[in-house]
Amino acid sequence: MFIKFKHAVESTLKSALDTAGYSTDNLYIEESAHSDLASSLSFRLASEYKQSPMIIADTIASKITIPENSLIDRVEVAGAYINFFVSETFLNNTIYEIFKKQGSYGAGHGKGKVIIEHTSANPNGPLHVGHIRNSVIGDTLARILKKVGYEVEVQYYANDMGRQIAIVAWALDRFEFNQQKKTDHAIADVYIQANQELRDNPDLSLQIDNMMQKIELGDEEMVKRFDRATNLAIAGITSTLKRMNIHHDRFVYESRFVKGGDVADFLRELEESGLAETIDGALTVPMPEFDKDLVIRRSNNTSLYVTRDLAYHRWKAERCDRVIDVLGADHKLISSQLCYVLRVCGIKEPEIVIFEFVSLPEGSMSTRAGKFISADDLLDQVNTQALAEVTKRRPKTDEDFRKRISLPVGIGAVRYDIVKISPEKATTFDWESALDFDKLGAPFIQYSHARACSILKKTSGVPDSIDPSVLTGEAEIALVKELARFSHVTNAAASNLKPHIVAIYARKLAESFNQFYRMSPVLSAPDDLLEARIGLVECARIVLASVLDVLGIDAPESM
RNA sequence: GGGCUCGUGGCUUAGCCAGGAUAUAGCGCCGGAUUUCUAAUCCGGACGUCCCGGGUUCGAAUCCCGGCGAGUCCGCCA
Repeated sequence: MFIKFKHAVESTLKSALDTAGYSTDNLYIEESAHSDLASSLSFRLASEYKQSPMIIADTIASKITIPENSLIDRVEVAGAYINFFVSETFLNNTIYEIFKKQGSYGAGHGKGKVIIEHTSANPNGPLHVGHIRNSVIGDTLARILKKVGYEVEVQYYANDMGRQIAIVAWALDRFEFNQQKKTDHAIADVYIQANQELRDNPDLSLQIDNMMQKIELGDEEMVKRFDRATNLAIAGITSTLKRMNIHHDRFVYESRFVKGGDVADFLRELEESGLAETIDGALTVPMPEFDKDLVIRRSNNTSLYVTRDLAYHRWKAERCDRVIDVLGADHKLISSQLCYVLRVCGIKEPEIVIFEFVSLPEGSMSTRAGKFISADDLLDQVNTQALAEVTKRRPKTDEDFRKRISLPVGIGAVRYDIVKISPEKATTFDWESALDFDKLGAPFIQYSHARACSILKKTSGVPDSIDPSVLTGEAEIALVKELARFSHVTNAAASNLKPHIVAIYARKLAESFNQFYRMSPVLSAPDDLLEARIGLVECARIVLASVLDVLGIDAPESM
């Protein structure tokens, strides 16, 4: 409804501008603390028309006519600002729309198919607290895009033939594989040992080179060894992701682009078109925009990560309308080189979402060096802490209840803490903050939802529709206005690919609901207000559940 | 050395792309509200050179230039 209000403000302002004889290509409409929407365009017109901005604002405002039943209630001039306020119609329509659309309230006009790739961690160990920043951002984006109407396919691009996997495969023959451990953790153990060994005896790396050659040629024995390594790691990674409500529709193994000939085709086309040339025996794409050219085939004829990635991106581009990649900041250069090649080949480029690194207080993480905190460790500890928190707050409930509630509370807390931070901010992992349940995070939002459910459970039923016009309390109106912003937020998050704005909205919505809860008693409300307030609680419940769903966070009905 | 990103109260952070009204919120700190629809709540208070210096503008946290600091990348690794 907020979007419709904005459109109404735009057209109203535009026609007033025409009537007053001004013209501009930008209406400078912004959200404001002083009104529901404000325009500061009088300032801009002032120099052009050699008039005082206050006079311009007054002139424009005097030409504004608001039709009957408009979403705009009134217009006020404050200094040079023109302030617009929502009408009762706006508030009523918001409630009607939520009742009508229920869980699909907040959908947008996204059209077409999106392939979004996220996580895609190398299968050489478990996911760590850095990888899951990728997973949470990617999964939330996928949910946002679905919410606004896109058909979304989520992919994990699994590197099953790179040098690091060769090292894992080599390590599995050389070191003992711990059968007791979760498979991805056991893979990390042998991988770390292998890297130590390779550091101590650099000559051994010839064995790795040899394996790389064989896998490129499709040597059957070698394919088996690489597959075993990859599958053990991916199985563990998948189960960690499942714990966090994260699902991939498809795992795409990079080896398929070598086996299927896509890589060879792409290389041949690049060579024949003259876009790539052989330098020192290696096929290279000149990159005048960058400091450095890009090697796409080694002098020993093997392909590189970026070569396979090019084939993968062409494959994706042929299968959807938008390609989105969620990548760590270390991929900035290589991904822009990849885009450069795709661009000169006339292939649709991916939209790339970059997130900055998560480090430990003692420095950056490294799977190879064994310096990392695994996602499983984090989830275990957070769940333990969540159980303690539920026990502290609901001591009279049975253990079954406490365990059942602590799970979504813990997972929600982890997801929210990650997604609330803007991706371009580098972060340092901190146990104390990760295990802090007193701050305003997912549990705060889940709690608001549980409160709404609790009220509804005590009523004799939710009405099919209500008369919202009796909801005139300050907190009630503020809550309805917040509910009205939902689709505006999801659409903005989708078009800017910024999931954190949904997280911030969810917190604000929960705050609005809590204020309403405090100020407007529902069950003991006078008869003329009772039904309307129950209806408003139902609307809040619907939108709180929806926004939590978009964030991939479960919404318990009691906690 | 070059590229990219970040720098906002003690700590974490929104706003920056599309410049505007008292700079957002959380943690922590101080004080208040509970015979309740679940207090994982609500209300109030203290805490700021928006890294520094120039510039553009009627107006700069936001745009431009120059510094400083942090992270990251600059492999025929992935």
